[in-house]
Amino acid sequence: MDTQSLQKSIIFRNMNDDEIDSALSALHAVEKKYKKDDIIMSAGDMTETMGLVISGSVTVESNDIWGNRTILSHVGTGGFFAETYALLDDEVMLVDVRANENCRILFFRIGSLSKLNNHKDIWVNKLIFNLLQISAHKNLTLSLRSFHTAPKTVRGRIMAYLNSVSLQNHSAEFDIPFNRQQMADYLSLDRTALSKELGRMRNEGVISFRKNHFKIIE
Amino acid sequence: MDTQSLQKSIIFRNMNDDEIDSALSALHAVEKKYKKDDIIMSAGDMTETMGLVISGSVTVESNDIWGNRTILSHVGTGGFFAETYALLDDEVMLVDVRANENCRILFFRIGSLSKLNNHKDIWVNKLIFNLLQISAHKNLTLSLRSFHTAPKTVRGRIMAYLNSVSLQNHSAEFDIPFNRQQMADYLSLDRTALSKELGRMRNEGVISFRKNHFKIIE
DNA sequence: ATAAGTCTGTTGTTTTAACCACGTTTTTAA
DNA sequence: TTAAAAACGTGGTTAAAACAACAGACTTAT
Repeated sequence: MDTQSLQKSIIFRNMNDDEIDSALSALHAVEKKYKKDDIIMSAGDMTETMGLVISGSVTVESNDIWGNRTILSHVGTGGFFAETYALLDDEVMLVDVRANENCRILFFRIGSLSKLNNHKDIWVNKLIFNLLQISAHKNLTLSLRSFHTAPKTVRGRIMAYLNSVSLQNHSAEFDIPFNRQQMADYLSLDRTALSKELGRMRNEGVISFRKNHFKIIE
Repeated sequence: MDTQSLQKSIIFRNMNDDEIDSALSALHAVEKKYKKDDIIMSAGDMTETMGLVISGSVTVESNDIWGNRTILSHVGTGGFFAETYALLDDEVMLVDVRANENCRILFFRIGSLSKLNNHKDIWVNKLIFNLLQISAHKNLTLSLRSFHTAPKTVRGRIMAYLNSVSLQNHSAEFDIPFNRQQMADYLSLDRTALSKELGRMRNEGVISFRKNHFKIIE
């Protein structure tokens, strides 16, 4: 991955080429490729590295022993994952990270950041500030899911979610990054119950959709 | 609030008295008092300040127009709130912060941190690093609630939650920071359904409890 | 082009949680 | 100390979601 495009990533925001180079080597940046449905990190792991999605996308999910999946978030190209666990020592991952499609990931070893951090190297300070932005944004993402799953009815959750995506896209017509099963797993719903309600909403003229493309009517 | 006890707070970890003083004045630290059930911050607000709970506790919650409440987290003494919204410009709060009991709050204006942050002042760099820890921990807290609310059954949620608290306390016997209604609002359940299931579990000998004191049996 | 596999929607059944009403206990304040 | 208010639990009813089984549409690879 070239410095050119890395400079655009939030994690290196406000850093010059030299600083980025320092960071890349100090953080042992490595790129890896994954195929759709590969598990990138597993619950139970302890990780010192965080991931940046260079191409493709991943999902962060929890899978219990009965095969129930809960999708906590979808991380698209340019997004980050596992930064929380990498930053905090001794925290065991509670989630799996799965390749949602073929993807390339750039890993950074930020677990040792507290050792690097003597508060003198400017690039370290800049990096930490950027990580803070990333972490804060991740907070919003996690809160958002709580809002999407807060309503007790199937329709309430669908509306909360679609409305939210619509606002983000500044449009009543948009794609969602999930298929039906994933959408159900994100909203903590049964897939068939979700399909049923979506059908009802279409009949009532509230929404229209085809696959993962949705339109909110009126 | 004296520097003595502030030094123990995570937000000033690894900072000496002078640095803490610089921080306190640069961040316009102010203490305020609230009575039980006072609204400290409201959904829709934009805030530049974050809060540190000096005494008492607060809840972070979402209240919809139909009067449904969802409790996202309980913040005890020594804990922080609103740091995410204070850090990120232009983000409107989606939640209310409410005094769970009479409490004292120390506010820090961290919204202007990016302006202060020239990467030269050591105290700023230390502070940012500490904020990163706080933010990462908040991430864990938010994820945790997703695990507690992931099960579709009342019992599943109760178990997920109690189990989690039990692990944190390293004991099968513990207090929870919620009354029944709050516990229901945290787990996204109807209060009476929660009471019913708790009763059933007590009959089955799985747990025992009295008010907010619980014990997991076996 | 075809076959296998995946994804989505439909119908019907069963389970379960929300909702409502009320009684009891506990807490608070006068 | 007592009255009022708040918190908690219980039973019954109803509405809704989970679950199961299946059919059709779409996708993928050969």
